Amino acid sequence: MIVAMPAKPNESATLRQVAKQAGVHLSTASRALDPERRHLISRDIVARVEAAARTVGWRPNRAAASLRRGRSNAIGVLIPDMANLVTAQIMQGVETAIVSRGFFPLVVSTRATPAKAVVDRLLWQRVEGVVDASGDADMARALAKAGVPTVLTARADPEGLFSSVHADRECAANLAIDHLYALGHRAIAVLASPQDIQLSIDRLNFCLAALARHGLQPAAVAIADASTRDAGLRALEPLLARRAPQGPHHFTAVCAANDLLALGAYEAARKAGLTVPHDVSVVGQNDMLMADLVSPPLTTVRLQHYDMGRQAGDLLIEEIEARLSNEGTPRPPRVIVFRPEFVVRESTAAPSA
Amino acid sequence: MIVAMPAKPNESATLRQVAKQAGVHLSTASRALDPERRHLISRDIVARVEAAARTVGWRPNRAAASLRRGRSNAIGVLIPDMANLVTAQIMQGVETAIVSRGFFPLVVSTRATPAKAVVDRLLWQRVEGVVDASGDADMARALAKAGVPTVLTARADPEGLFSSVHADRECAANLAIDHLYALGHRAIAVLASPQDIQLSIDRLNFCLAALARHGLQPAAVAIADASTRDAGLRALEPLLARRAPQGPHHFTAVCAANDLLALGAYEAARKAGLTVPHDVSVVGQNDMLMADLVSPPLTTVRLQHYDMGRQAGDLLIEEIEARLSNEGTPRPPRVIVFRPEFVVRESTAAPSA
DNA sequence: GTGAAAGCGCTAACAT
DNA sequence: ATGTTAGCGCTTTCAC
Repeated sequence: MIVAMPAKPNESATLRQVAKQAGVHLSTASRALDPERRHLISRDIVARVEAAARTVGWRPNRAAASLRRGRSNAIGVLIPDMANLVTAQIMQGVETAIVSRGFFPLVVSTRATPAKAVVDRLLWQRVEGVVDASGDADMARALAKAGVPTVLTARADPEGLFSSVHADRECAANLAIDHLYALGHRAIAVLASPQDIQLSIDRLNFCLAALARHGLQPAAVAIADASTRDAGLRALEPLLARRAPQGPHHFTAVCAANDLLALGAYEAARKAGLTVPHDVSVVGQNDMLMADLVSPPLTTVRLQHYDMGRQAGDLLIEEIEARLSNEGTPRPPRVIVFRPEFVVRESTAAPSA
Repeated sequence: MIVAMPAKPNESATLRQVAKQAGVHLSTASRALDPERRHLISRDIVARVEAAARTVGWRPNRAAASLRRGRSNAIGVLIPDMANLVTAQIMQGVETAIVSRGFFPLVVSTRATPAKAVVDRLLWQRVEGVVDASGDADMARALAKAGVPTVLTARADPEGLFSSVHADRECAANLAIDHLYALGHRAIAVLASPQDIQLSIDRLNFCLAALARHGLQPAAVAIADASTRDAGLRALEPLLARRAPQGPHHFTAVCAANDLLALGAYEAARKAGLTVPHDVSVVGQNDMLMADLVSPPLTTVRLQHYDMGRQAGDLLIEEIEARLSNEGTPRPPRVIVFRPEFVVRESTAAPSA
């Protein structure tokens, strides 16, 4: 029995060779090998073609198929950087959603690259859609201008042009503040993230609103210049310094805009000789990876980043497919809102004095 | 003046349209637009073509170029999962290295997918090479069988077929043990990661060897069943339970195979009513993201994951290019070893009793 | 320095 | 149920 082996194991055989080996026409081979069109071909020919494909070592060639069908099957996934604990989860959710539907993620980190360059790269790759978790408003604008189907998630709010999936920010703020209030805290400091993206602005405003619902003013508001532990530390330190008991700036709890800032609050407290939660309670937001591993384990608002990523992926693919069928009619953007959960751990307690 | 606008902003113009607009031949336009061959074309024609490209809204089509040139410019990057703090850094390093050289990363998470399926996906994408940080030996084998240029990094050791970049594991172990020894510890427990990958086996053995150099036996060896905090906790708990002072299993320090396990040791200590580092010192390995943010900040061996990723990317591209020039002669795999640093934080101290 | 022509590997009308 | 044919958009000889 003669078995044809691929010349170079590296360079895959073409459909033409498969067809020759199987003794059928090129296009018959193409159909037999495509699960979507296999049914058009008789059982035994399919088997023959499959065997032939195996012996010559055939692998489909994406570039050729993409070119011919005008579809890349690529989805751009935009994240600020690869080493971000919250977008990592989103990314993973998106991957899960799209891979099962035959698409694949093209992950691009945006922090170090101007929006225009990122979008150019995506267009050159002919991505069929984008999940944007970059939080960058420029990016959203550039994407809109390019006309790529896009779903924003978790970190940015467009001008209403795109679908988006995000957490209920008002609810998140209420969860945190209500928890502190219920514990008996009345003097609460707010540690906000840089007010350069909508997410951060919303978090601060809803936090203030939640305080107001209880008839409270914030004991202090600090705005960090980055979402890092150090920035949180720097922002909170001066406030802690002038925290004279019963003074106007005294506070017994800190409501931080995200978990990294909350860790900054830990550090600031430690430096001021205070312990968490005995002297000061701290609540974060995100429930990022590791939030349960710090000490004390962080009480925080859990946002379902993985699920939001999945949902964003699903929604995006729906939109891509909708576009392919009803060409003319652009469908209105959809907004999906996730309800956050509250996770009580050990960084909060009743005020001590 | 007449300006041609793209029909659909979405579907990019083709070179043919650019050529028509510029009044030159298709192939002239192709040359004028390619930085590598621009010099073959006269100054003014280049300008004219570029202007035309801009007005018709032309974008190169990767699929077409790939098909024609037989090169995808894609590099597969294999990681166990997206939400892994150490491979995130490697991934970022790889991205930096390859994007500047005209390649782009195709990140695939391997934990949930059998090796064969992953490799199939990479071959169907016609990746030109792979950086494998999956740590999966099956993966390395499948890659070898497929004949894809591959560089292994940080997490796996092949049968010597591939180039690899990794940390000096012996040095890493010595750093950790020597530090504990210098502090005065003589009763040291070893908390190992699951012995299913070479990395873990090496870490354990070098750790034992380092102890032996000081004439020491480990006070105890615990092997966790995963590299997570919980697994570390579970593995260490029974040891801590029978840690009678002066008993045969007494120990004053734990040398953990990685930072997550070290956090498990924290938790085990806490549960046993011991404090770190007063009652028991803990040293980790990796210096993962957040290792400085836990409490107490973790003393650990820093591995340059970002730099290793960069190096792996560089090396891979070198190999790809070498293959393209000297077709026949396969070049021997190279091994690049990074020297770890030791980072002293607050989880280690002299033994108290 | 520029044009002509031939395909890369595949899919999808349109035959039969 | 299978074969024919015509490209997808680009790069690259080879001519001139």
